[in-house]
Amino acid sequence: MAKLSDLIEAFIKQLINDTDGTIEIQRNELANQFNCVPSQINYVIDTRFTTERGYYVESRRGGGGHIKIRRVNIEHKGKNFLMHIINSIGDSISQQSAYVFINNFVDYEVISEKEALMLKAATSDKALMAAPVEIRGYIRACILKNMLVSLLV
Amino acid sequence: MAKLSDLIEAFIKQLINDTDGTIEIQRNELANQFNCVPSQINYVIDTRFTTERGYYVESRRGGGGHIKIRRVNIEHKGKNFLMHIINSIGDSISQQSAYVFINNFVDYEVISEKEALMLKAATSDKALMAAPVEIRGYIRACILKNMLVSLLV
DNA sequence: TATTATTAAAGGTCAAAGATAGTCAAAGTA
DNA sequence: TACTTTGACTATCTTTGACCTTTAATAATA
Repeated sequence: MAKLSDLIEAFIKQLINDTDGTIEIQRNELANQFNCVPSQINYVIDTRFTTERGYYVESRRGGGGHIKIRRVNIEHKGKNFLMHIINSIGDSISQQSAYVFINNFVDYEVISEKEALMLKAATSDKALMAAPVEIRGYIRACILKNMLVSLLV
Repeated sequence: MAKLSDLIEAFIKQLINDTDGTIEIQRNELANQFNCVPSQINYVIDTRFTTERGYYVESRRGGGGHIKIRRVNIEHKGKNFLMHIINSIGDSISQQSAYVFINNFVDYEVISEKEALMLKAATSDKALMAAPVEIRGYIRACILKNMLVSLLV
């Protein structure tokens, strides 16, 4: 028996293919279709629809809540480059390293000056001041990847 | 009844667009149109048409009472407007509130869709996953302000 | 007529109930 | 060991309703 998570993954990918790259699902409904607990949907999303794999995920709780999954376009050569970078960023990264990446993107004309400014603003030590030093790098890496993927949308 | 509040919000915004920026509604009548309790109209107004988001709301009770919503005109002062918003953001903010702010910037054409997506990517719960829940709001507020300031450059 | 009391017609508040999604770690499996 | 499945508990957002306040219109009174 194929693993449930794989089936769910395939199902979601099919959905995305059937549309133009963006879908909106309801966690409970989907869990129901697959006869599994709702949190398994989170597991699938967390392990298969990551920024590293080129997906951008948003969600909302409460009445009318939903999970939105977008597959970004990585066909373009510049974009492909970004995808590689995203994959090469580890779980944690210093401000300095992040800035080096960002400056490189500008040099290679993958992003604009303005976008670079925004990226730096979001990943600076100053912006992350409220976070304990030990975890700043992790948060920064996550933010950086998320933003880069958003540029591919 | 999914996303009723969103429908009401959209309806009101449409009304505002159709006029010159000021509308006058009757709470009960509107609630009737949407088949909801009157207080839901308050909920929508309280969460989506606040001062910080660029709306000015007045109301009057009693016979002939009404709610007047005015969209603040910021055409001549995009940067001042941003500055004002930055100052109105507290030390901590939820993802939802941040997104409402961001969506409003787009409405007001203070930022582009692409910039909005970057802002959302950087301030989402997903991006801040690595941070303890208790301090996420603080980090988010800081990032948001920093990024907005970067847009002023 | 002018003033005051009453009533009806709005809108406001707040908290409980409902509807989703997220987290985390234990248990299961390959 | 690494990945998957479960479920109890948590966080967030929306909907609903009971009760409160304000104001205009009207009736009653001096």
